Amino acid sequence: MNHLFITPAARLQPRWQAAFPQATLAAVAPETDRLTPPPDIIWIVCEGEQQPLSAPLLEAVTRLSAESAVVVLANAPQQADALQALQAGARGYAHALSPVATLQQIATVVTNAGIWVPADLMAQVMGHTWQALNGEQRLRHALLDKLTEREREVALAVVQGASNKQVARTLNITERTVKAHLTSIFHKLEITDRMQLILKLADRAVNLPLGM
Amino acid sequence: MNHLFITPAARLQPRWQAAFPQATLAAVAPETDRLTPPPDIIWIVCEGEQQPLSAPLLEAVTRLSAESAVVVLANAPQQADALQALQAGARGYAHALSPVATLQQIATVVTNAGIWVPADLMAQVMGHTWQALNGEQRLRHALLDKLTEREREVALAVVQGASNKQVARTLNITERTVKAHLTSIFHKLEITDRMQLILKLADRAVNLPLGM
DNA sequence: TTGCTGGTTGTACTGCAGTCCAATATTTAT
DNA sequence: ATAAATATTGGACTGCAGTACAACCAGCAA
Repeated sequence: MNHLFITPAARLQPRWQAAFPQATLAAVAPETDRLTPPPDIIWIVCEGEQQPLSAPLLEAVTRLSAESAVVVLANAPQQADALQALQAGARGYAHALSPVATLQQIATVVTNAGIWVPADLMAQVMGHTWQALNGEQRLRHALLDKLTEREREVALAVVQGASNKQVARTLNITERTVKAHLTSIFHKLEITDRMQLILKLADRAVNLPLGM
Repeated sequence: MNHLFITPAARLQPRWQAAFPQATLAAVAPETDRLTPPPDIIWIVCEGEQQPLSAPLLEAVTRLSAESAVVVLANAPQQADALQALQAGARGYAHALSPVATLQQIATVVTNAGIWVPADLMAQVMGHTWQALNGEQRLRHALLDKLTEREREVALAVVQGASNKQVARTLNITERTVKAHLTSIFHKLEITDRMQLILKLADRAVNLPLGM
């Protein structure tokens, strides 16, 4: 197994040395075609505190991940960085101070077509999708189930931004009929206008908290 | 290493026996405090076809995951079930017929504070979160950045369903002024009315494809 | 048969949304 | 210092949204 550590530090950390005795070291990311043979795993170490994953490092991940499995080691792990790294092609993201056993574990997983992700990130991401897939979608279904077939068609059209006239044309009915259906919809869902309908179905709380 | 399999079956499958010769078996989930010491890994086996992850099993996952690492093995794996299991605290989810090597691999990952997730689920989930965190949120920011401070305030209020009159009251300006800001907003974002504003900012494509 | 639900349409009315044409004051950039 | 951008408001106008009050028809259950 062929390991290459990329880090500005002068020497390999004892931890890494212990995990992979035959590991080599480089100060900066080398050209891809210079590596013959390409290492099995390239470990890229982020030292920074604020912005661990700098642009050049991200670029290195993208470039190197074509030939080798890339794992990013961060001194100050951040979930946003992890996602960015994985998006760029990294096969793993972990704390730089992970114990030897974990490092070896990561190596095994990564070389076996696996992806190694920190548990907390995984939990958050999983929770997120679970919410997205179930929470909101089930809510929407519960609401739509209160409506008749025709009302559902009208509601779905309106929720996509259609005007009464447009809905009328696509459903081949009068604008007046569309209004009738809408009035019924509003009553059933206990709302007052199409804007609230959009906010209920297209919903998802317009949150701009930024960052994760 | 201490393994406990929970399954309605009378005996351990040969596969499991081979992977963990010292594994024990239980028909139902035991009380947590009866287990001294708690097993390192508890494998919960789902036999059902339609609804593999029944409510009592989920409850067992939640309860047992406090003491031991819990891995759910499904005869008919489903992504929704996997999400639910992980949400409940499971540390892994895999096919019940996974080969011996994989089972052992799972055991190692799970005992090293890792989480084992099927590759396809991982791919879908990662893509989803990335979209949610970057794609849309950055889009929203890009849009909001085109607006002036005051316009942003108006836009954010409108996007939450406020009428012009309401916005006027909360910002202490005339309804006429709100209209002026809105006209400017519409031009800048190249839209025609407040509904499209909601769909652009609250966005997220009202998709009801159902199922995963 | 009768009653109920769902789908359809009509007329008339109220009110909000959005635009056009201005106008004024403040701030910022050149 | 002059121009440009931003914030503010007025009046008048068009048009869509939504409601009230009704009416007709088809299918279905009691």
